[in-house]
Amino acid sequence: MLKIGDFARLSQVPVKTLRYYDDLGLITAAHVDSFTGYRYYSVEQLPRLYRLLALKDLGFSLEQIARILNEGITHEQLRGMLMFKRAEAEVRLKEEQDRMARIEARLRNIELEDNVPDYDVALKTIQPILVAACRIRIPANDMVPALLGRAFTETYDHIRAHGGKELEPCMALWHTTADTYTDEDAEAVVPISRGLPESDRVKVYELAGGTFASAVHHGDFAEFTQLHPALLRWIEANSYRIAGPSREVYVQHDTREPQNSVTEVQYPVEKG
Amino acid sequence: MLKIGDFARLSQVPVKTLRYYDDLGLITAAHVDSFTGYRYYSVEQLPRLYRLLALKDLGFSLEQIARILNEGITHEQLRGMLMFKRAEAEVRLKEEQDRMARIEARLRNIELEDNVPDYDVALKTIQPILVAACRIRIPANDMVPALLGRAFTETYDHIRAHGGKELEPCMALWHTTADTYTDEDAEAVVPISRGLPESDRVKVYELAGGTFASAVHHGDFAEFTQLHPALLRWIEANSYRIAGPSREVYVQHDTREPQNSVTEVQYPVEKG
DNA sequence: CTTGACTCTCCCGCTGCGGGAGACCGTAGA
DNA sequence: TCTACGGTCTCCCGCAGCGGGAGAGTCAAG
Repeated sequence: MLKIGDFARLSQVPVKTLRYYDDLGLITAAHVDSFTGYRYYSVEQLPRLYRLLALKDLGFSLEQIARILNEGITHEQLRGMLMFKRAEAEVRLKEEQDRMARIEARLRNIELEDNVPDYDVALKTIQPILVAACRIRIPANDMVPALLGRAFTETYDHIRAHGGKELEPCMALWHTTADTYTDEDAEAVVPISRGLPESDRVKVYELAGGTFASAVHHGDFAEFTQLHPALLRWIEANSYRIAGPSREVYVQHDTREPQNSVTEVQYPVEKG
Repeated sequence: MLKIGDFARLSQVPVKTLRYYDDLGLITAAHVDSFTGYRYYSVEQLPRLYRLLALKDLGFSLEQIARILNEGITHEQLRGMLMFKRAEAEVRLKEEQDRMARIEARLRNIELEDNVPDYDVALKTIQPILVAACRIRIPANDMVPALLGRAFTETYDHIRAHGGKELEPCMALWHTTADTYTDEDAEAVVPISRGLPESDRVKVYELAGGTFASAVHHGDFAEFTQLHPALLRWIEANSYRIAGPSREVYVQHDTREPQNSVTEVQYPVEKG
């Protein structure tokens, strides 16, 4: 019979841990002095303890180990649990690899450019919403504000003319890529609460949801175009694929105080 | 100004989490109504929140993020922290890979042999100890008990003859591999508390410590030889290398009750 | 008999929240 | 104007697997 300290030295498991396992009923002391409360272990309990450690090493929780050790598990069940654990380990492995890739990307990013406007990209899932939208062609880049503004006005007018109600926030969809500066294909989109009749210019449909890579800019409106390259780099670095038109969400926009405007750019992405 | 629920919907971060970040001073609500206690957020706080999420994704703890966000960190410092994080991620990555390998090995083990005596192998570090030891040659396998027994007797006699004191437990070192059955090279080793003179047959030295793969057998002494192949398979499967003679530690050994004997087999190993 | 090393049982703390209780608060419909 | 109902507030507990420490009792050697 060994005192807990001896058993701890023998097994290389801390005393605290042995007591914890005893409390959980994993490795119950072979004998407990009913007067002093001292735990006494037998060397014959070593195999069980090592089995516990081996299972812990494989990634099982103490609760699962308790079931395996106490309710003598069959061979086939153990195989099933191991395969499940393998799947879990694969997921964690992939997570770690992705994290590594993100860190690497960030480090490369820092080394490439000394100035770090460095927008932070988040992955988010967005629900589908009902919208009214007006799609337009913009021949030259300097006409974007005027033409897009007119498209929004047109859409808002249409909504009100049919007794609809617009929701916040409005957004622009870009069907041409960010490096297109002539003949751009854009869409002024306004979320609405319920269905409306369409017109020749203003369409009503459900804007698809899904997974989006998103980044937010706060401050002068003109600068936020840097968001697009930042997002594209992130998508590239994290091996996603662009799965549709990008969105510029005008979370807060006040033409009189442009330094307070907040814009979110979203790219729909798929793994791959 | 947004109520916490609106800000939560906008950012896709749960309300509970936002409150938690507020408590920690990570994302303090832009305004708190001093009467109702309601938190009001501004959309301009979105970039900070996304920066937080990005840093969390990279593996930083909230405490570290607090330092990065609040005490505006320099470019160079961030680079250092990222490289540190990369090192940490590499370690975790390797751990996961090792765990995967262990699970795979275990699964293969199960498929190979239907009977699962299945000893559980643990990695432990062992401290160097002072020993008295008698090394012998054993011509044939069936002479092991007799010759090894005589070597132990010789060693114990030597210790007592010089007024020394033996410690528990004694062990045998095997300088020939486990699949050697003729002309085996073994050593009866007894730990002692302090130095002794040597003799022609009994040597006194410090037995090296290090990392050992260890497994324990409880029960009939004859069966425990299965431990060796089990350990060798484990060492192979986990890509370790044997770094010296194996040890059989007689943790508990009673010739009158062999079913109660407990034996631990240890192989010194190195990574690689 | 005394010391010093062990051992016992609480209880708190860690991380990053989630769940729930009980009490306000705010707004839209009858 | 009253009344729902949903949003928000502040606690407090729980999680997994122990580690640290307090305060009290035990054991073995000198």
